[in-house]
Amino acid sequence: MEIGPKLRELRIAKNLTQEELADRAELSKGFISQLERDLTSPSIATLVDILQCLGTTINEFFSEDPEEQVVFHYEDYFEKEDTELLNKTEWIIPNAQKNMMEPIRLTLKPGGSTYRDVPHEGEEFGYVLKGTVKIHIGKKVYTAKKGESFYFTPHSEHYIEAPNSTGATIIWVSTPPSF
DNA sequence: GCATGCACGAATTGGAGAGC
DNA sequence: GCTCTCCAATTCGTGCATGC
Repeated sequence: MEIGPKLRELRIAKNLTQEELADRAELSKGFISQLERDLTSPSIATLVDILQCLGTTINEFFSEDPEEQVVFHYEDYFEKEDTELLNKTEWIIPNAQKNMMEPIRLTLKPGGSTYRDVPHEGEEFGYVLKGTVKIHIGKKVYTAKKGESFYFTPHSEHYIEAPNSTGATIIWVSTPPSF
């Protein structure tokens, strides 16, 4: 990556000469000149000093400022249907495993269920959009119907099922173990 | 495995000089 | 005179070999 032109741009924006910047960063003016022409590369410590003098941080300096996707559309979704367990999982935020939250829309056919998840770190939250679900956490069973929500820490084996009479659709948000 | 010494390259300095 | 570039010299960091 060429940092020289970017450094020069920042220095000029601050109305500083190479000598003034060198004084502030406790470096030589010759070295600043070489840096701006990409004839040499600074150590991390030196770059941090220079950027401090230019009123910025190393994070901002190297940030490419990518456009963050905020709104996700149906075509962004990834879905998987399990004909054995009678459920359909839609990852409504793609690649969310790397985020702090992993939201999915889960549709359970009558008598359908999720797979039995082993205990893990993190937290689980759900909101029932349609129907009724039974939440199995260890040996306990909780019921939540349309408009209700549930929240638990998955320290025991857990899964969700829909009664034989009705199916259900829920929004399910879990946090990965690393969080 | 750890400490020491050595060699080498990269980082940095600071004076000299060129261009405007 | 100010700003910038060039370049030789110095300092620093790292990898490698050697000995304990």
